[in-house]
Amino acid sequence: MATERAAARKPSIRKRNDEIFDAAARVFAERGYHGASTQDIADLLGMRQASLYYYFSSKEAALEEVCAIGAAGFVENAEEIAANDAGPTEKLRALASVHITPLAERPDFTRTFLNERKWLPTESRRRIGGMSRRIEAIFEGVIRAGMRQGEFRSDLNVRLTMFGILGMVNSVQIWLDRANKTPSEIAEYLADMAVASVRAVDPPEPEKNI
Amino acid sequence: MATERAAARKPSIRKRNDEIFDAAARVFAERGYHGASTQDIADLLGMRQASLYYYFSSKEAALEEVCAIGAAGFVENAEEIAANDAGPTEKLRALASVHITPLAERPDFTRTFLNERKWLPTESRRRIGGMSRRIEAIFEGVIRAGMRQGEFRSDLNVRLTMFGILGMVNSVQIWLDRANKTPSEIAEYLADMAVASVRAVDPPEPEKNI
DNA sequence: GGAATAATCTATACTACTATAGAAATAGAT
DNA sequence: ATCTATTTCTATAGTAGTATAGATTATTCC
Repeated sequence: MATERAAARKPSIRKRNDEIFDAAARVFAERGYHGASTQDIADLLGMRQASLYYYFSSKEAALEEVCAIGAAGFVENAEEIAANDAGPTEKLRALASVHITPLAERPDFTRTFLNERKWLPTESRRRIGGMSRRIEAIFEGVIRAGMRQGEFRSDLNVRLTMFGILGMVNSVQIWLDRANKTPSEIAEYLADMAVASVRAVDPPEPEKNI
Repeated sequence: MATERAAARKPSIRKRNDEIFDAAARVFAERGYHGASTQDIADLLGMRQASLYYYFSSKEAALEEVCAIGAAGFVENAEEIAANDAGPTEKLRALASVHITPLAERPDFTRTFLNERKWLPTESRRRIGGMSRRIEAIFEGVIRAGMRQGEFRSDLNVRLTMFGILGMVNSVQIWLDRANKTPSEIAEYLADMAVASVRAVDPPEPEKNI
């Protein structure tokens, strides 16, 4: 039993910490960073407002932490897909599709990342911004590959295409609740739209072996 | 001269009023509704904070006014296109394209409408929400028409398609400054993406006369 | 030029929010 | 059983924000 307790200690600390930031994420997502008070977060946890400062040093620090968790959800998924050996069409489809998952599963963190990171002070905004640029770069890489390999139209503007597709999939956070579709239905549908918007019009020469 | 003054009076009142709401829009767009103080607005105008209340009855009322102006820019453009007699493909292209115009020309108002209207109290949020739904309905109407007439794929989900395309064009407000393209280049490009994402794959039978 | 209207000002009540300091309570380790 | 580290608490300083009341200045009209 002593060993069990010992084993449980670290995870339990971890767990309380998670509860704090879950609550912060929820309040930030629902009321916006400036509309959220540390009192709101404390209320959700049933603790005193001042006690929160045991877990973070400032409201801004809490925002950065929540944003970092939110961004990580996107980055990890995207990195994994970028690394596999599927073709550009399938990679783009997968990128767009898995981008929906964090939006559906951790909406408080991802919405805070997407909508509230702009209120971070310069330093932390730069750190979080780096994760955004990583995601953008992965999309751009796949688009470029698709053009090179002839699966996508050759007259695409890589940057605008990336912005357009990311804008489309990110918008899910706004209307997910009104769509009356499951997250995976939405993911598949938007992934198809993304692919349709870039694919070459003339038949893409299936499986070229040189 | 008396007549000139008289003629100038109403417009001048109008003008000052516009300055007030221009400043409010700017501050709301830059700092977010909750991050914006009436003091910030007054500073921009070089007037005292309390004097603003001569022009609006509360900060919330100012937000509703700014949002209404922002939404109107979208609605008017969309209504006009919906009413003309172009085909669905051209209508969708035009809808997506002109949607960019207000985002580029009145960014403070449109960004406030898009990002801050959610903080309005229930009553005014409903009023502004009506304008959003009008825009959505116009997009849906054109998508439906395109399916009916065979220009668009017949397996589209009207609602998801509308959400996807609107999400894409609305996202311009976030990245316009980073795109290094003119608003009209962006407008044309995204309009093409939108059309590409819905067009029928098999040749769309040009000009059917029955 | 003087009355009436419009626009802005001063002063302030009231409320709310962040963050710090230090005390109290809780729980784990020996 | 007690020591120690962790966690939460009370109390509060300090700041900032919205909105109202009523005085004051500027403008228009005759």
